Amino acid sequence: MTDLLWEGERRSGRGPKPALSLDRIVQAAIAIADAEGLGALSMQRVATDLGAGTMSLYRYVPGKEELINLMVDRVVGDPPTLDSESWRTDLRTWAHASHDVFRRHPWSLSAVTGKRSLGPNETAWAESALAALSGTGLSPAERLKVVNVVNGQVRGAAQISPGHGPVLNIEALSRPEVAQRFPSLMAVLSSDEEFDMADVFEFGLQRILDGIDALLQTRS
Amino acid sequence: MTDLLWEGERRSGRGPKPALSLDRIVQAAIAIADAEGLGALSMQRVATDLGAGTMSLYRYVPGKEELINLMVDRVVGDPPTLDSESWRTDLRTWAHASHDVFRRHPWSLSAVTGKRSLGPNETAWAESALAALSGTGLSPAERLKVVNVVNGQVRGAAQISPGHGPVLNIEALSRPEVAQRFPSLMAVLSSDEEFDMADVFEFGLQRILDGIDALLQTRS
DNA sequence: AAGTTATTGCGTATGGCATACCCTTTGGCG
DNA sequence: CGCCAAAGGGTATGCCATACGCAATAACTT
Repeated sequence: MTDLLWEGERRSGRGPKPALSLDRIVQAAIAIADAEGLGALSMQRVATDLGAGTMSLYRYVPGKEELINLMVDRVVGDPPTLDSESWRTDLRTWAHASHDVFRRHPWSLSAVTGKRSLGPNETAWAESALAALSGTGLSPAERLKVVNVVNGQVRGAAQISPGHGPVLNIEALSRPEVAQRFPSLMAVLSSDEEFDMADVFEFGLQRILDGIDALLQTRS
Repeated sequence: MTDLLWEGERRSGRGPKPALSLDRIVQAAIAIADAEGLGALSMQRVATDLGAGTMSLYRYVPGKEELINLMVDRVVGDPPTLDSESWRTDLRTWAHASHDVFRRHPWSLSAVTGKRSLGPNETAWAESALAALSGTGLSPAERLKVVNVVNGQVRGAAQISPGHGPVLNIEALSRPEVAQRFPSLMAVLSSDEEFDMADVFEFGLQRILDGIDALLQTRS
């Protein structure tokens, strides 16, 4: 039944000594995805990197989908410790820590979109963000919604990070008859203002925290 | 040259009458993705549905990746008209319209994550959101950052929509020794409060708009 | 000590996939 | 009326996930 994610590897002593381990497989898979992206991840590739036959992997992992879930939960790791006594500081720490994960492992963003099962580490992250809001007087459902806004910002910022997100078609935009249809956009592009990606994230995060704060103010 | 997205179909009169068209192909592909998800989308499948040979598609589209870009830009369509005189109302309208697209075509969320090229429609959406902020006194870079926060919320909410996002492992969470590690989460799950998904989106959106408003207040 | 059996590694086979190549057919233009 | 650009699409290649089965292994049983 159930879940390698939650149960971990369980093998009873009978039979030959296993040459691999779930851990080694997951780690090798992560190394591939880190270096060459999810597109380069195949069972054959993982097996080759481990010096094993492709089908041997299936003695440890039921399939690729489950492997990716394991990779995500591994890469996500433990949530940061939040002990600042201030929900705002805690939530900010949480958001930055989560953002860091996506920056270090850009493939995880794609791995995390779509239907899938949450692992223990990811569940622990949810727990820690919710716990940070326990002193705020927000209702349980509100706390969840707050966590979701913050989480949206984390992923939103990760999604547009340079080299891993959408790019404007500069060639088309450089033709005047095209450019003229997007005046506000051109204004942004031609503004001299320096554009720091890290700041995109922090700016949005602060707006969100301000918005949450405003809600709390109306209640106190 | 380059981009079908921006140039559209161009074929010169010579040769046999084309049996298909870029439009019909994109539409058929969207129908498949809508009905069965991106996973069911293959060139062979699209061709079969159109009663054509697989390779014929390549007379119209350079490859699958470009096809998906075309699907996205088609599905995204024109941005809503924003004429309320209030940036807040406009941004809310924009956000809901965008959210609707993802609700109607859940596959588009995955299609939109990762490196890719923006089409004219998507660019027009960016333009329209930026234009809505023109009267606010925000700097060009700030306007872009604001749009990004809102966009993050749209996608964040779409990402957790039921049936298309992460699901908690209820089985694991129902074991006491596991549940006890996630007290705040359990509090949310066991709260009787009704939980409306549409409200997750609207709640977060309002917090964000409040936060933007707060910034504007400090400047006026 | 010998047999039993669960378990492992993994070769092979299957069926799907994107797409390169190339041949045949078509029909507007010269 | 013939030329040739462009369309249809069959075939081939090489990758992929994964089902199945077999031989080797080693703990447990007797």
